[in-house]
Amino acid sequence: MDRKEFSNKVYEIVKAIPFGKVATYGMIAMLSGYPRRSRMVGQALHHAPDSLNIPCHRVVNHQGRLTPGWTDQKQLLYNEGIHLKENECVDLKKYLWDVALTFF
DNA sequence: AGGTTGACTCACC
DNA sequence: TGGTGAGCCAACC
Repeated sequence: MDRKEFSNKVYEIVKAIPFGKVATYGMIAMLSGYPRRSRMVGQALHHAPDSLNIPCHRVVNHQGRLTPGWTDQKQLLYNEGIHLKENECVDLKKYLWDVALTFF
């Protein structure tokens, strides 16, 4: 049952995202040990229970695009000081989670 | 069992 | 970090 472990790791990693930073699905997938499973990260987060308090609003795609159909995420990111461009994209240059820095 | 879909990513414009 | 097309992997009919 690697699916359960995969989602478990995904949750751990997402919860490890620092305040005011964002991470990409591919990054999380790579850290969880499954580089090609970026889509599954999204699936796992979509199925993620709220009881885990997962900051899924800090997770965006590699373009800095927010989750489709979830308008509240924009507000949540604003609450963390993350400013979105008019095209609804996050400045990854500024807010992308530097994993090496965190694990340093 | 096989085609479709998606909270994705990369290569290339 | 503009837009498009192909590749990927698991979930869902």
